[in-house]
Amino acid sequence: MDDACTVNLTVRYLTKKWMLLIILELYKGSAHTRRFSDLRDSLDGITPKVLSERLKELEEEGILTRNVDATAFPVRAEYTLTASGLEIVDVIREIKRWALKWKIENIPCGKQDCKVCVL
Amino acid sequence: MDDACTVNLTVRYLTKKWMLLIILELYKGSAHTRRFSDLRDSLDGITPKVLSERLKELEEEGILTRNVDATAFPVRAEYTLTASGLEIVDVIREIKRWALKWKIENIPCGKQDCKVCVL
DNA sequence: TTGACCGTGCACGCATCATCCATGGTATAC
DNA sequence: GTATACCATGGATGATGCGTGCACGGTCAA
Repeated sequence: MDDACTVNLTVRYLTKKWMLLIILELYKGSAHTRRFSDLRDSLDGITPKVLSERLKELEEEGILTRNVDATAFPVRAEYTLTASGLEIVDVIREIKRWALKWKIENIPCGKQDCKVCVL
Repeated sequence: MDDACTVNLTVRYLTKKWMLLIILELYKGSAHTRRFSDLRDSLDGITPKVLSERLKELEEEGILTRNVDATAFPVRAEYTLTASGLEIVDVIREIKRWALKWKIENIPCGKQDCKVCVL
């Protein structure tokens, strides 16, 4: 295993805590866009600090773009999945497919990560 | 996001450090089987302690089976992917496909995680 | 004026992981 | 027979990642 190989590196940051769940939340937003506080409220248990860090890392990797509307009331920061970010959802879909097949205790709950969710 | 949902839980342990890379190494072994010291040597940077912990977690999740040959010289512990474990490789394949498409600096290196690898 | 919301970033404490070492049993080297 | 190396595992101690709590500056509503 070569530390410089792209897939190895990709696994290392894509599997950082909250990464995939953040991408999934962005995917669920209209136009694949969500605001900071919206993400914070949707991802139960995430802290603003880590969310801020992760969004910055994802922007640096070209997985999302950050748009700040400074003219607005409280400043709005909006995050949108790029074309490459959209395709990471395929990875999450594969995880869901696996979980539904092998984790039979799964039940539909009407939320993002269940049988009836958008994936 | 419901903490009890299977996909959510699945993401949380599948994205723990070393998890996917361990599964990939097992997949590469003949009969999808590898010994402890073999895994330790292949996964550059992993510590024996964490490897031992991860293998235990993966066994508890039914992703691999553990076979100990106590009659052998130094005791051999062999780990083999189960049917469900084999299908997790599809997730890794999806990550590789994404990386090859969007991370153009990737180069073939003849090792597991490059264009010419087994995935 | 007061308070609430927004997105960030700091200081601090805990949980996870790395580093180093120890174990018991058996093979080979000398 | 003594020494040394390998094997898989687990404990003790540091380093790093992440959670907790708090504060900021700016603008709105009450």
